Amino acid sequence: MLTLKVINENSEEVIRKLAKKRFDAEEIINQIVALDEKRRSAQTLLDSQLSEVNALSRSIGGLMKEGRKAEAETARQQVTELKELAKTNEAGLRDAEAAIQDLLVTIPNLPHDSVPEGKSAEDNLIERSGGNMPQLPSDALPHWELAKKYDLIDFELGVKITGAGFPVYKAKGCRLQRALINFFLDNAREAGFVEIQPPYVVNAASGFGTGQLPDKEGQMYHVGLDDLYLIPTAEVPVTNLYRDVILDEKDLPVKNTAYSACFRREAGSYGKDVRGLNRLHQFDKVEIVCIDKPENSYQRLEEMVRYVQTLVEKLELPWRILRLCGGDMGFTSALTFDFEVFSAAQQRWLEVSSVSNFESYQANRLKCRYRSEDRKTQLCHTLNGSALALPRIVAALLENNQTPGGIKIPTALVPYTGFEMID
RNA sequence: GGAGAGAUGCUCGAGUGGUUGAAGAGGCACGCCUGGAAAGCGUGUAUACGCCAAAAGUGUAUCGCGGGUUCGAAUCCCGCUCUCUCCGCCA
Repeated sequence: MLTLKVINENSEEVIRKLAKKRFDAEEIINQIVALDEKRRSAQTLLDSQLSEVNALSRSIGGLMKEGRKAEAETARQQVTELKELAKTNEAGLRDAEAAIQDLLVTIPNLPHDSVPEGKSAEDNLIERSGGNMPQLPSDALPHWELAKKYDLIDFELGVKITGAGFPVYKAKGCRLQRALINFFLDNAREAGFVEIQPPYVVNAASGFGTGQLPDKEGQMYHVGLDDLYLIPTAEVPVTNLYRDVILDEKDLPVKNTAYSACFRREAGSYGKDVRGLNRLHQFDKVEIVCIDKPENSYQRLEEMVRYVQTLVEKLELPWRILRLCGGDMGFTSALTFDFEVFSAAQQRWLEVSSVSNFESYQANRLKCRYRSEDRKTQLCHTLNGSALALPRIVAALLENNQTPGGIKIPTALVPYTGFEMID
């Protein structure tokens, strides 16, 4: 969430920038500014009341010792009266704080100046692209047919034991999954990311820290008995490692990577978008997370984007990078680049990665700060990206590499799969 | 799951009602000392919010978390969470 400081000191700028995200902030910002004035005056009053209470209370001890009972009794009564006043005042203060908090969490992050105007995915800018478009025969099969033909993935079995969106991988399908996971993790390690194996369920505080709660709880699976949430991405547990932490400047940048299964309820999707591997309730992903000083975060973002690019290149997939427009960006992001690969039999671009700089928006929720050399603490910037999500990569690999003799595995992946062809 | 013990600052550790944001030790930073280092000596070393134009300063809150008793709580009471020990179960 945005800091009160930014909202108070630059309210005009905040309103102007949020318009790019198609968010009309004027009324809500004015409410917050007014509430904050109320909060501050209540705080000032409360502090002085409590200060007096403390002084009187201390004096009572002395008076009692000296046997000045009547004076002690007077002081005691004064304290009682003051505390009564302080109590109502404090209630007002807490109300104002809670109201501010409730409003703050409804305001999205400010988009970076380089974010293009636009209202939907059609307005995203193609940053750059690469790879060769495969030329498939007209009878080329979509990946769900290929998965069946070579017995790699069984969607019906998944429906039987769990439900739609929970595929069962089999034989070489499993080995391809494990190969991709290891391929991604090894590449990440070589690029300087330290691997984490996080829990797959998190508590509510973690969900709040990365922004899934309070608004998007419907998108996560909830384990009611224990009040825990299945993670929608490893971003949640990994970023929350740094919740309520003050890092030393010398610890920055933090660069972590983690493989995890990801669970998303994705209520409301249907049709061809969800066919086969295109959209699942459970899928595998390797995530990269960075935490850095504000002045370095955009350089870090560029580095992460370059890194993800090397992955799609090694996998020999046709790719493109989109700079998301204001209307298509996530709630918590300041700047997002999406990676898409072309799935040749479906004739569609599929999103396989999203790399974002959240600036201090997540860090403010997380209270993730760092101490600079002059002993000052300030909020870090957090970034993350998929590197990569498996299902759509698998879809594109199967479709683009199909031949009459089977599906050809990209050279870079063969050491991981242990086979060159799926046949 | 059952029984017991505990949770204090960067770390260890004292503290059972009255200037205790918190003794003492260690660590760390800076200074002095030294040819250099060690030792020694000195100083400093939490976070959040408020007041102040800002710094300096100052007020408030915080001794796992939340509530209560009291004029006053790290200290007493209640609830919760977590950790440790023993037992049970178990990949």
